[in-house]
Amino acid sequence: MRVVAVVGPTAAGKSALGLALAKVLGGEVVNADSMQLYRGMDIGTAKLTEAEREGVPHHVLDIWDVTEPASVAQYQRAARAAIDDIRARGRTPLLVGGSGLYLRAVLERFEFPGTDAGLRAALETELARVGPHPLHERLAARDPGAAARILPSNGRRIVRALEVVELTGGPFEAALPADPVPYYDAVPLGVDLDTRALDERIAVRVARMWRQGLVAEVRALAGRGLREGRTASRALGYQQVLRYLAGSGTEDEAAAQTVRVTRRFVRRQRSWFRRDPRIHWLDGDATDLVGAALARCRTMV
RNA sequence: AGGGGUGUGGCGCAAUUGGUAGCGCAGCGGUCUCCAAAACCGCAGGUUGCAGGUUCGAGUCCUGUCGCCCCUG
Repeated sequence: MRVVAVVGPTAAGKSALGLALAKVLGGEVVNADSMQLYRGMDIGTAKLTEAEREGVPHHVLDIWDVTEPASVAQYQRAARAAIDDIRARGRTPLLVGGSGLYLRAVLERFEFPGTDAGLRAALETELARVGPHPLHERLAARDPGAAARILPSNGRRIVRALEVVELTGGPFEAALPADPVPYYDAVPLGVDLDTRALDERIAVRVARMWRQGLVAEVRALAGRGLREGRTASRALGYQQVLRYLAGSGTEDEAAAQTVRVTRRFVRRQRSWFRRDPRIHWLDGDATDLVGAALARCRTMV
């Protein structure tokens, strides 16, 4: 069974298509959305409810507490385990989500060199104290290749590269490969809409999130440590509501901000997917979207 | 009606004693091997309300005019 991947920007209709395909193909969904990995982050991540899943099993959802920092490596293991299990049972895995790095980590041969909490903390403390440039110079001395690829202003990536260099003793070779080596035999389907329509859909979706109680959800999660969660606290919508709850700005401003940052996020998602020529793009507004997707799945077989 | 203030890119604002008009937000594009809904980088956009005048040179000074704001009556 090939893996069918449903990718694309937020709000284009990936979840619905993934669900529909799962029903027709006799498949199960594996999540590829970095924020749906968090327990309790439901409304703001547009996670399908139990009822909305219509009996189709969904995997790799709700695996982290909001206080835990995200780990792509951990996600990679969980997603691959789920996919392997689905295939072993003779069913079709549908990898659905919009997190570019996460998708590639599963579908391609990606090996993450590991991490060390103590070392990482030390480097981050140093970054906060001296800024990115001195660290970049150090990286240049130890691993010129990596330093050349990472801008001197990007503290976060410099820290990661230094961590890997110190941990492995070797260079920070890991980089997005020019010719990706597939890990699974996959059918990558992209769903998108024209920008105008998608922007409108985002506004509608954010308004709905507010009606459904996003503010209450965030408040509850704040009580469980959301503010301290490195990754979760930055999720679109959550970040804005947290700021509002902290007394900065009005609720309406938080909602408007959420719409804006989500639109901006869409642009970045597209820049990630756009350069992958293997993705077969489908119009999310097409009347027979599912049919078109199925046709593509069949021609690929 | 009189007095005062203000008018700068879509929005909010800056521009030493007059000297090539900048910034934030929004917009557009890009990078990407464990914080990735993150982090970082780049681009575009203004004949400074309008018309005159002074000056080598005016967003900055003067006159007029239009719009908006405040105060007084």
